[in-house]
Amino acid sequence: MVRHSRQRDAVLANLCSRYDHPSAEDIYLSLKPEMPAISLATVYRNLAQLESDGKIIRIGSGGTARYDGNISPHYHLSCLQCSGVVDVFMDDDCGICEKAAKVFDGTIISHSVLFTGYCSECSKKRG
Amino acid sequence: MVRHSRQRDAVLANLCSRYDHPSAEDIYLSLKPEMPAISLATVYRNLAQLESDGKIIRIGSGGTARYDGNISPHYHLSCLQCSGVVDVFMDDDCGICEKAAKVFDGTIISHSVLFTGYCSECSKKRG
DNA sequence: CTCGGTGCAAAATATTTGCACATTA
DNA sequence: TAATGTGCAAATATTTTGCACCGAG
Repeated sequence: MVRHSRQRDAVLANLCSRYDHPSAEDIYLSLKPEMPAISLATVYRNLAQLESDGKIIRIGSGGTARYDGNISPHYHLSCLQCSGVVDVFMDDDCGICEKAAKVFDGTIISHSVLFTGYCSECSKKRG
Repeated sequence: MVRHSRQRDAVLANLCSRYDHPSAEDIYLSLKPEMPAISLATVYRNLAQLESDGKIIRIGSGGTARYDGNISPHYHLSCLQCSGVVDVFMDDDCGICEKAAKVFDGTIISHSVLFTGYCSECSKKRG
């Protein structure tokens, strides 16, 4: 049985209100002012819970895990210059799961795509 | 200037000879018998070097990084049951980079796809 | 000979866990 | 009140770094 908790609500609300795909620590630091007693362990525990409930997405962008409160299907790009992760929305996902299902001898449930390159701002700076 | 080293050759050879997408420590343990003095730090340093040389691929499958010596374009699936990572070869990548380039206001260099589901063996076991 | 590479140990990160206490249903 | 959640500190990974020595070119 999953109960309500102020901390979990706060973690989810914080994540859904921002678009920078924060790490657990980013969220922790962001919540600290309004909730001084919250601990990093609680943030980790709640992120894991929310993820397994399908309410948030974990982006395994290499080292530190980052999270996304937007669970509508979309992809991400990890910027080689600023190390940020930005959204890539595609109207058409190319039916990639269906195509993979035809050639893969197992069960495909979902997929994630991580592009590598430069985000809009860094792209402009680089000319 | 990059020099030759027995250790780097061994790391690359080990990675290319297996298809289980090992972690740095897996490789370290696998090399230990034939090269008792090798250190885990050296494996990490060489994996980073080989990756930036484009000779191997790092798979950010969540927590621990895993590596792949097969640099031909292909995708991966992370098995929810056995936690293994297996290859998913697709003849047609759906032109996903091109499609993304049309809607994304930045620069896309490459992409990786990680499917989630059950590998062939675990799929069969689950019926 | 001169740098890059290595091994080792220690440091830096990132995440998880045990436990006593607080909180929710 | 029964069970889940929390805070704190300690334990676990996981990966990186400083440094003296080794080895390839």
